[in-house]
Formats: sequence, C-alpha cells, structure tokens
Amino acid sequence: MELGNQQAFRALADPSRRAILRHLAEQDMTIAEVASNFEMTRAAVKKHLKILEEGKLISVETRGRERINKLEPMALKPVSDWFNFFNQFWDKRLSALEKAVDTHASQNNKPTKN
Amino acid sequence: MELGNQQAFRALADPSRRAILRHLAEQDMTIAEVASNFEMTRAAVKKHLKILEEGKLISVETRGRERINKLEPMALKPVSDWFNFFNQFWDKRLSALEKAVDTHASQNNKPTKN
DNA sequence: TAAAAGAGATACCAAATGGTATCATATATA
DNA sequence: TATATATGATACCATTTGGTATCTCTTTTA
Repeated sequence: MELGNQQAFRALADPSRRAILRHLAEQDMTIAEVASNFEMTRAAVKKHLKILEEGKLISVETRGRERINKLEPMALKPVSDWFNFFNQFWDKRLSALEKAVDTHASQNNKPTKN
Repeated sequence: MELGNQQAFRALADPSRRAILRHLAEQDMTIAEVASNFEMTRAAVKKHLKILEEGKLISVETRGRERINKLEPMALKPVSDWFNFFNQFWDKRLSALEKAVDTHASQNNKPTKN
C-alpha cells in the first residue's frame, strides 16, 4: 500500500543528499567529483550515494574504474505525487488548472492570480 | 539558503508520521485519538507529533486538558516547491501551465494533454 | 473532594545514521 | 611493469532515532 516509496523519502531527509541531487541535476558525476563539492570524505559521499541509489533517485554506470552517478528524476515523481494529496488544502489553483486542461475547459473560472 | 525547510523534510522521512498527517487531514485529533490509529504507545505518538510540530507541519491547540493537533498544510508547500525544481526533468507540462497563468498568457501555447 | 482522564517529563534501550580512518582491489598510465 | 587513480570494504565512533516504561501534573467529573 505504502504510497510514495519509503526509501526515497528517507534519502531526501538529509540535506547533503538533497544537495547532491541538485549537483547531479547539472551533470553526471563520479564519486570523487561529487565529493569535491562537499567538505566530507569521499567515503561519506559514497554512503550518501548508496542511499540515494537505494531510493532509486540516482543510477550508477560503471565506466572503467569510474562510477558515473546519474540523476533519475522520475523517481521523484511518486514522492511529489504524495504531496499532491494535500493540494486540496493549500492550493486549489493548480489542481483546478490541471482539471481545466485535462477537460479542455475554457478560462471562465480563471483562478485568482498569486 | 537551505531550500524547503529541513525540519519538514526530516519529519516526512518517517512513514508513521506521514500516516499521521493523512489522518489529521481527515480531522483534528487529540494525541490519544491519533494514537488509537496506531499500534504504538501514546508516548511514541507524542514524539512523532513533536517532530511534526517542529517541522511546522501541524499546530497544537491546548483545550482544557486536551491537545488538539491540527494539520498545517501550508508547511508542505515549500517542500513541494523543492520538488518543482525537478519538474524540468520529468514533467514540463505543469511548470509551463504555472507560467501561463502567472503571465495571463492565452491558451495559444497549450501544453500537450497528458 | 476524590478519582479518572489526558497529557508532560524522564530515563532508558536497541538500532540506525552520518561520519572518519584504514586497507584492499581494480584500472589507467608513465 | 611499476605507480598513480578511482573506488570498494571494513571497522569503528558519537549522535540521533524510534520505541517503551514509569512517574508527575493538570483538568474533568462522579
């Protein structure tokens, strides 16, 4: 039943790991390259990468002696979807919009700006 | 700098706490009421509620000897916004829509359905 | 007012977490 | 081939985490 992938939620709980994801959004990186952006040992970074991998938030491609870490953005979608449950509470605007687009409704019930 | 509220991310990392939020989305509850939905002691639930409160995901109103726990859905927005950074990778549709609404653009560049 | 109910506060515990240091292995490269 | 590079694998450590049990405090209520 468990919505949204627990391992992904867990991986996202740590600020260093979220920062790593932002870096990997820019470009694929080896472990050492990722580590160069942090004041942590390479071993610590590798642990974070492992947890990100367990959450399927990144994938790893071995190339020679290097491991290329690559963002897997689709894995974030189920997590993001978990939040959408709460859209009903904090922002009816977007969900109304989605519905409008999906049904090709006109802009009569235009949401209030901002 | 820290985007998206670390305390909220931390609070959301635990499945029990996410379940509590879903329950509180239905209705406000006392600690005992929340606890009745779980196979945990009331003390354990109270700890979870404390962490949710630290992440500002819930607020607490003391009423007599009871503490009414109430969902604060707005606190989820910054977290959800953090994910929107990654929209560019997995879903250009919604972000395009947001922009269209914010700028009052017409439906000329209507995003592809689904 | 005495008893029950709801919650707060500690103290404690096992396991997970985030980190380091060290040694081993595999792969390029001079 | 010898050496430097990139990573893997352990072992270890302090702190946090998720949980229980117990005792106290406050507020209802019989």
